[in-house]
Order: sequence, then C-alpha cells, then structure tokens
Amino acid sequence: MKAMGIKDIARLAGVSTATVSRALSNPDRVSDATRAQVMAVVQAHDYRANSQARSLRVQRTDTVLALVPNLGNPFFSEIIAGIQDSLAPAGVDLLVADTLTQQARRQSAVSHLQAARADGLICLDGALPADSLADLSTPAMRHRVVFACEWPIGRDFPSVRSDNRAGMQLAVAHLLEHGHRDFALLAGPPGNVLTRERLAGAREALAQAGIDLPESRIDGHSFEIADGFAAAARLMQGPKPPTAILCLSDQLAIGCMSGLGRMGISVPGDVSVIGFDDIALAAYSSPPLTTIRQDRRGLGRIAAQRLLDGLSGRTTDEAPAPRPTVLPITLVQRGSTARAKR
Amino acid sequence: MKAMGIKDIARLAGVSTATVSRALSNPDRVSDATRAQVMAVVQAHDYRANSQARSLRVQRTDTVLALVPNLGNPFFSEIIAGIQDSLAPAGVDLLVADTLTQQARRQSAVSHLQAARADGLICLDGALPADSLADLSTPAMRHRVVFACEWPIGRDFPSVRSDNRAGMQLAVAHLLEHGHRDFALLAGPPGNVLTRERLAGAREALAQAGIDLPESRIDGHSFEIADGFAAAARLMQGPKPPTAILCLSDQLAIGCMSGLGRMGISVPGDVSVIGFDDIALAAYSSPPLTTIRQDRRGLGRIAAQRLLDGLSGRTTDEAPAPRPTVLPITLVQRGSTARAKR
DNA sequence: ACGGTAAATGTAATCGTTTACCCGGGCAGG
DNA sequence: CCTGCCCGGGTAAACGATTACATTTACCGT
Repeated sequence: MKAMGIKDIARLAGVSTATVSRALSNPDRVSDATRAQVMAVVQAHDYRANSQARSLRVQRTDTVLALVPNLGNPFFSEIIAGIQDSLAPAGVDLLVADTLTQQARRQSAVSHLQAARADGLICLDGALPADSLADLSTPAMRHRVVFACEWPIGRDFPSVRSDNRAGMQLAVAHLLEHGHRDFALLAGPPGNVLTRERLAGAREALAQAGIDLPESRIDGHSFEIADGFAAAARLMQGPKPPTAILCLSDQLAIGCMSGLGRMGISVPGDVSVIGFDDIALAAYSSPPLTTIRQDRRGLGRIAAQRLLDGLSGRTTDEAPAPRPTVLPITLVQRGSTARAKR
Repeated sequence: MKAMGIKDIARLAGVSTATVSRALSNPDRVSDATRAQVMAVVQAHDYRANSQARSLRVQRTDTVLALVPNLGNPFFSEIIAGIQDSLAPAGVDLLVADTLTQQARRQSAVSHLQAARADGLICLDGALPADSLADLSTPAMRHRVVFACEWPIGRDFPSVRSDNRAGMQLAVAHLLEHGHRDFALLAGPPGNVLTRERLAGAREALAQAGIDLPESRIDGHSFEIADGFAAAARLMQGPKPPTAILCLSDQLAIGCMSGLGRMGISVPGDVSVIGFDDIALAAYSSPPLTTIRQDRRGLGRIAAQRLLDGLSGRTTDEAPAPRPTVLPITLVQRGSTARAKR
C-alpha cells in the first residue's frame, strides 16, 4: 500500500486537488459541505501532505538548522531545548548538526541553507571558518542567521548572549567582599569569545580594586571538567597559593574542587571557588557551587524567536549593525565561597 | 540574486540539465571533458542542488528523525552524538524532536515519517502513546524505526539497549562482596522500562543471596538529581537504615550523596552508594562515584547503524521478531562504595 | 429579465531535480 | 561495407504539492 497522495484524496472525495489543498490550508475558501467531505476522507486515511513537494512549491521548509560545536557536550542541550520551546509552537522543525563532524566532511557550514534544506540557522559556535562566515554575510543570508551564546568576533550578526563581562564583575565583587586578594583564574579555550569576554570582565573588575592578575595565575585550556581537575594541582603548587579561584565554567569549577579535595585542600575553608553557568549539578556538588547563573534555555528561546522574526520578514533591512540581545546574569551564592583565611 | 538552479548551470556550461545532474551524481557516465566543464561552473557559483526537489524526485530525504523524551536532559546528548557518529559519514542528516513539546501539539510522533520528511526514526522514548506505536507497526514502517536505550514493552521493534539486568546484578554482587546486607534502592519513573529492568535485576540478584528488598526501602520517582537529594533523607530516617544504596541513575546517586552529606552521613564510611550510567561527572563527584557504565555513545551509534541498514533494504523482511541488540555493561569502581560498617 | 459581482471549484502551470527513453556517431566483427 | 553495440548526451516525463487564472453558478439591484 503506497502512501496516499493529494490526487487519491481528491478522487475519493469527488473534488479536484486544488480543493483538497484549499480545504487543508485555507479552510475558509471552500464551502462547509465540501470541507467536511474532504476532511472526512483525509481523516479516514490519515493523509499528510508530502512536505518535500510542499516545500518545493512554496519555497520554504519550516525547518531551521542548529549548528552545535559538540553535541556530546551536555552544556548545549539546554540551549537546544530552549530553541525547541520557540520553534515547536511555530510549527518549525529543528535540524541539528555538529560542527566537528561537519568539518570532518569538509562541508560548508551553510550548505544546508544553500541547498534550501533549512530556512534559517542558529549557530552556537562562534569559531566558524572565515569562508563560512563570508557565505553567511551575503544579503540573501543576512536575516536567516542568528548566533546564540557564542558569536564571531568582529562580524555584525544578530546574536543573543549572556552578559559575560558583568557576570565576572559580579563574581569578583563577591570575592572581594569576602576579603580575597589573591586570585587565580581557570580559563576556557584560548580563542573562544566567551573566554575572552569573561577574562576581560574579571581583569577589569580586579584592576578597579588595584589587583593584578599575572599570567602565571591563569590556567585552563578548555571548559571541560577534566581540565579543571588537572589545573587545580598546578595552581596550588606555588609558594603563595591563591585564596580564590575564578572558573570560567561550572565544569571547570567542579573539576577543580575535585582536584583540590584530592590534595586535602578544603573548599571553602582554604580556598573559595566560583563557577559560571549554573548547570544543574552545581547545586549538588560538595560543597554546592557558588556560581554565575546564565539562562541557557532563555538564550535558545530568544535566539529562535529572533530568527523566526527575521524569517517572517518583520525585521527586513534592519539597521546596519543589528544590536546583540544581552541577557542578564545573576550570582547564586552557595557553599563554595567564604571569607578569606587570614 | 536568486539562487542558481540546475538550468542556469546547464546553460552556463553549454550542456543539458541531464548532463549536469549526471556529472554530479554519476560522474563516470559523462566524458572527462564535459565533467570538467560542468564542475568548473558548479564550483564557480557554489551551486548546490535543491534538496527538496531532489527528495521529491528520488523519494528519499537522507534525513532521520530522533525522538527524545526531553531535550533538556543532558543524559541524551551523548546518545545523540553517537547517532551523529553513524549518520554523518553516511551523509544523512538528523532531525530532532522532543516528545514533550510534540505531544503538546497533539502531533503524532510519526507524522514526520508520513509526511516523508524523514526516512527513518530513532526513538529514545519507550513510552510512546499506543496509537503512535500502532502507526509504526505497519509493514511500510517496520524497517524504518529503531529504539535506542529505552523500548516499548510488549512490542517487537528493533532496538538497541544496555544489559540493564546484568548491570544491576553486577552492582549487587559488588556490594555483597563488601559485606553489605541492608539495601535500599532509588528508582526512576514507575512506568519506565529501565526502572522495571534494573529493579528486576536487583531483586533477582538479591533474592539469590537470600536478601529481601521491602517496598519501604524503595524510593525515587524520576531519574533526576533533585529526586535523589530528597529521597536520601527519607531513606535514612528509619530505625535501622541501609548500609548500601542502589541508584538507578548517576544523577540520583549524586543527588543522594549530596543529601547524605548535608545530613552528616559519610559516603562511603557510613553508607555505600552506587550509580548507573557513568556520566562524565561521576568521576569528579566527591567521593567519586562507583557506578555501572553503559556506553551511551555506542547505543546511539549502533542504533543509527541498524536503522541505516534497515533503510538500505539489506535487512528486508527480517525474522518475525527482530532481536534486540544488547550492549555489555561494566562496573567501574571508584570511591563511593566500601566495606560495610560492622 | 439582464448585467454585474462574488463565491466555489476546476484546470493547468509551476517549483528544481532525476532518469527513462531516444538518438547519433564511432567502432569492432563479419 | 554493413550491422549491431556502446557511449555520450539531449528531450521530456515524472515526483506531489500550491496557486494564478479560468470557469461556472447564484444572487442582487435596477
């Protein structure tokens, strides 16, 4: 039994294909009687219009593509969930691709758009290759793409992000209030825009307090937990170890605390640790992690909304440089920070 | 500038559309000279065939759909990553949908397949509504679907899963060896097939040792961390608390340890805790979590591979009841389990 | 009664590919 | 030199929907 086509439905309902199509997508353009008749047949056979044919005709796929740096990293799943929050009610589907595997296939990040497979793109990876970025900058593509969480440096794409600088300033202020003067910092990947912003925010806040953050006190090369674990040992081995460690991700912080624990160093007794993100586990680590909360789900939700707006043409030829949407962050105080030991 | 079509390429290269199409998909059916000429034009304009049109013609989308219970749960991201591992090399795209939001829209889980939007389905949700299950059971759909991780009870679908029973038997054996006799168990959602299997495995192993697991010693209603935290207090309040807690997920275990810590109960000094899954954080909790490792990435990878096999027709009309692929599990011993206190 | 208008439906072009079929020319075997 | 075959390539018919345009019918005002 092959799948039913609109022709079959038309024949069974005794009308033309045009009428069937109208009954389904423009219900008020056919008479009540006809509509009922068509619907009956449609229901009876559970007919569903072939979406390829429809897309071909209307030049729209009702699908957007999410480009994720690494699907294996659970950090992104919550953003994806937020994207779905906005997309699902609009009847838009989500296609996900991993920039790791995509690059391995030497496939342009935007080939999906060019192949008309997706109407728009939500990119969670700020480190797209230059040629992909160039492809996305054409006027035809401008309103079809938005960056979420990360964004490419020096390009004017619409983007949604957390207030990373303010976040680190909050973190530093919190620790200063608790009497800390000796800081260390666990950074993420060197080229990463989040590393850059958060590092800058921290430096700024420390400088205002007249505190210097020497290179020797900066460690970490990824946002991963294992990196935090390894860095902990290095950070504490100097003659005058820090009393507070600023971590640019919760995973780093949790790894770091784990490492400190292994060395017999007490958190927050000997050293305070603060994270960034507020992932689900932060509340349940031991000690519970003080951290900077960013609304990952909101990031996804708003990014998707902005994309949908752009696609519907409501935002056509916007101002030359679209303003990034910056989401507020908050500090959530738990048990990993305390007054500095004297 | 509208997107280039195959017609434009044909004109520019001075050949017919048929030749262009052949040059791209059947390179050895055109002469070297012509192919070069076509390719030049293709490269120059970065032409990409419209995938809707192609799909419509060839009746294949090269896309599969993954149905995830809850995208916000990071547990699934690793499985998704595994799916991508298999899909990407085959040039197949991944569409993801969330059964939570989908159900809210009252959309049949299989409408994507019926609408020819995807060739196949990988379902990570064992609790699909009965009508969806029925739709998937038609001969036309049989070879287009595979379940991963979870599976629907009492239906014969191809599936890939971990050896959940054996996993719990390993866990119980490990604790018995360490002299434990007083057990408690933190279960997942009541109807869930994983809960059922793991619980059965635990009961079986305990029964063999002549140990009973009373209902009063079973707690937990989800796999979530918060649930583990809350259950810890309840579990320990009786007159003769357990010395070992079997948790049906790592999240439960971590939440549980966090709760125990809050009560001043030492792990593994006072009570041993064992998890299930071996998520990334298990190695970095304090104490590091002893757990049953299941290969989530492998689950996804193999499920996707099985689906691709099914789609390519290599496995047409398989035996009546397709055997589930069962992946082995292992116990990884860390710091959360120790000899029972006497 | 008649022309005009709007509502309901049908006819057929269209979206951009792939591919079945056809055709012409070169070449090998007789 | 003829015959048949293969090879390279063109023509046009699908694929399954949407929709501009045409057509029919009913109704209304004069």
